[in-house]
Amino acid sequence: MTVHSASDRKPAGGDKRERILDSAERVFARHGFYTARVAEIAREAGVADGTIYLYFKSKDDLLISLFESRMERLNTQLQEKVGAVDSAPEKICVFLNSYAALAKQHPHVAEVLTIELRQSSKFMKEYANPRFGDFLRMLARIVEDGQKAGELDDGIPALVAARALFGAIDELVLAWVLGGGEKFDILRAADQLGAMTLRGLEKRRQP
Amino acid sequence: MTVHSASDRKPAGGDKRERILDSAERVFARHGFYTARVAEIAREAGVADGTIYLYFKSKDDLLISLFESRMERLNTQLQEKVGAVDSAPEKICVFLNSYAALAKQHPHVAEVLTIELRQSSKFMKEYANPRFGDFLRMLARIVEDGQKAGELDDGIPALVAARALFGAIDELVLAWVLGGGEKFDILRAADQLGAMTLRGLEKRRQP
Amino acid sequence: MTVHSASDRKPAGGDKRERILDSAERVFARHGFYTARVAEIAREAGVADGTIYLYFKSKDDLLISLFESRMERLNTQLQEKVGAVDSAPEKICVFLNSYAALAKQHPHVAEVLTIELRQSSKFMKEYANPRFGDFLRMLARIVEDGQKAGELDDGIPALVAARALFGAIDELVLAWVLGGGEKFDILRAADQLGAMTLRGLEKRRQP
Amino acid sequence: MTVHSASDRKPAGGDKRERILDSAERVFARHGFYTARVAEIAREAGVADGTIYLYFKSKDDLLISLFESRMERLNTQLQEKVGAVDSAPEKICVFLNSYAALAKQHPHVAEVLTIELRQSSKFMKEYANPRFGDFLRMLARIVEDGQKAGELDDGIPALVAARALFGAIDELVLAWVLGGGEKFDILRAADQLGAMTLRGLEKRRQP
DNA sequence: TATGAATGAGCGTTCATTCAT
DNA sequence: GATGAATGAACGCTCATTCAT
Repeated sequence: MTVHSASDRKPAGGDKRERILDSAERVFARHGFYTARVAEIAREAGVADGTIYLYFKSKDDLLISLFESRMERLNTQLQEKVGAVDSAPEKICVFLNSYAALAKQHPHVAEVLTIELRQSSKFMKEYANPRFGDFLRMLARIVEDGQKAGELDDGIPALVAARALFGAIDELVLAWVLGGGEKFDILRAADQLGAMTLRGLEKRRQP
Repeated sequence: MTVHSASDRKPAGGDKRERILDSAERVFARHGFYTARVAEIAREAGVADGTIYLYFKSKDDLLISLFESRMERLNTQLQEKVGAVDSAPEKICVFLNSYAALAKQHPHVAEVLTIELRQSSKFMKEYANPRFGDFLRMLARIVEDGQKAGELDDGIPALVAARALFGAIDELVLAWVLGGGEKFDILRAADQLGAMTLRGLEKRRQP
Repeated sequence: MTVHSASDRKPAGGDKRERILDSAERVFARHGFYTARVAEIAREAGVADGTIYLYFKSKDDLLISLFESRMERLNTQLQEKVGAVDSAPEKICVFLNSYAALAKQHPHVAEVLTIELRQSSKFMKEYANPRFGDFLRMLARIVEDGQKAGELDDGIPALVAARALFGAIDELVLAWVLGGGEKFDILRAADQLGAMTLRGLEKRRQP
Repeated sequence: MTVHSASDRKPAGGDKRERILDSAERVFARHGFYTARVAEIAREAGVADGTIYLYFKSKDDLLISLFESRMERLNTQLQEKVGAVDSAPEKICVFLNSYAALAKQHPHVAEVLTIELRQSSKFMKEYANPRFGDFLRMLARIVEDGQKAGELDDGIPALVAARALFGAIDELVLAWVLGGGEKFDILRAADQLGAMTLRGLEKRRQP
């Protein structure tokens, strides 16, 4: 432990908000948004029902805030990993692998993001979901830069490639999560997806 | 009374069941499963609320039945299209393109399958979803056969490739549906995905 | 029992609405609008909680509907009584006496109308309360006609006199109701109010 | 520091109690008792929510205390005005006029007293409301003394006349307050009510 | 005294499901 | 079979009140 800083004085407030988010993460992963009970989130967070409404406007807002929080963390971590390598192909592999690794590390987050994100039209249509936009643009940017640098084929629009890549890795993560993490090795699958995507599934003719 | 054929046995009934499924398709697409009201489905189907329970055990059962019905149709149509070409690479392209074409033709179905299928753990965990298994196995079989025939690279397990491919095309369809079908051409995107998957995103160094 | 008429077939619908209104009348009188529980109204009406919402949009709507219903009946009955006499002074006496008599007959109604009508700004400000307007205009019309006919002094605007008269008799009814009907004779008080209003409280100096 | 008088003992406290009452007066007038939020009263008083409970036992107690405070002031002021004239008829006119004038001066008070006083049975039945009793007795005493002095007709019990008079002027004030003070002149109306009450609404037949 | 974050009991309302007709 | 009025369990949210600081 380090010396206590001023920010230790009122950890309660920030702490409580985090505890509620953590609890919501688990409960939404367990039951899904609609089936989840606010009372259960409160109980697991160790706060009263009403306390949740001191930090979040509504159950909807709680889910949205959870998205924002986790996507922000995800984006930061991916950005970091991806920034450590140079070529576009490498970046793509690192991206896929890191996404899988983070999902493996936080299976509840993966479950919520993967399932609830698509969830109801309510969130997909009425809520802009800016962090997911950032996420997709980050991936599209990698592809676009690689195309401009001549590293990647430009026969496919960067955003389409990014969407498809996300869909592919996300589906793998979903299958892994729903299988309880025991059906296959998600990290290896991510590598295999990277290889397939970059070098192609079709066997090259020519010896 | 005239001679009754098998399909004549429950003409009114069968008709009503279909009308309810059609209505559910639209309403689930419009509102999402949890936000959808059984009464609205009944109204649009032109039947009384209670009538729905003569054909389906519950709202859950209605969604499941809708899945079964639409996935069955989807599988049949894909099977047909895919059976018309010979090589694995061709089959994959046809598969992707047909999936996109069917989604374009039935956007409500696409919306329901894409969003609600992943929906709540309720359905992903408690309901086996056999038709979706058939769907995935069909795609995995194509890959597997191609690998055995030496047409496709076998560096990736067939089921992993199938999952990834499904995730990719499904995500493209989702983006297309949520964009109101106006953001891009889903058929072209499916072709681009096919090319990328088969030949690889990475630019080939010297032939 | 009489022979069943056609209207006996579905007495349930209209019957139920009336039963809910009757129950609301008692419960609102007993607890006041805000303290009254919808569940208690349902219980006393012999229906399920949800049934109330088949006939009324909300608890607010239930109170408003109760106002409309009872004021309408009140207006009709007053109109009838007042129409039976000719001169304005007589009409005023009959009006006051009938109002008191009806309150005596339906003390719950009197309590609700007298207390809850003024209740919260919610109803006095946001809800126009057209029947109460009718009520007041009926009384004002009596005064106005009497003034035009030279029967009544026109030193006071008819609407002001009507408001004051209503306030006076209503306050007497309120005191009577809150006293459990045992503190004094409300019918006699109504007569005394009539006499005072018409002939004046001030003792006439010798003619 | 200056010499402390008795009222200096709890200057902050007393000040805060008054500020809370003033705020409650406005907020209750604005929203009605039940719809009013304790937090809003605290905010407008410039104190913390909890502080209110240092001065008042509950929200109910706050309303009761407000009644007591305002009725006490009202009674004192009316007493003063009424004491300045001699005859019963004059006292009655002054009473009505002063009541109207005070309502005009403090419309929030008028609104709270007029509406909330009748409010819920909770207050009319469980709370004796001694100050209102004083108020009524003051008016009844005027009438009674006038009757004994031969100035007023004794065909109506003093308390009934007092109730009716209060109801009349109170209703006029209510109408005036709810009309935003713009529909008519409440002072003139009070005078007209005084004249009508004393000399009678009925036109005298020939002298 | 004063604060205001935290509490948790309480309730209006919804809606999937039932069943008498 | 078909209806749709009726049911009642369930839950998100509010807000008066408390109490550790």
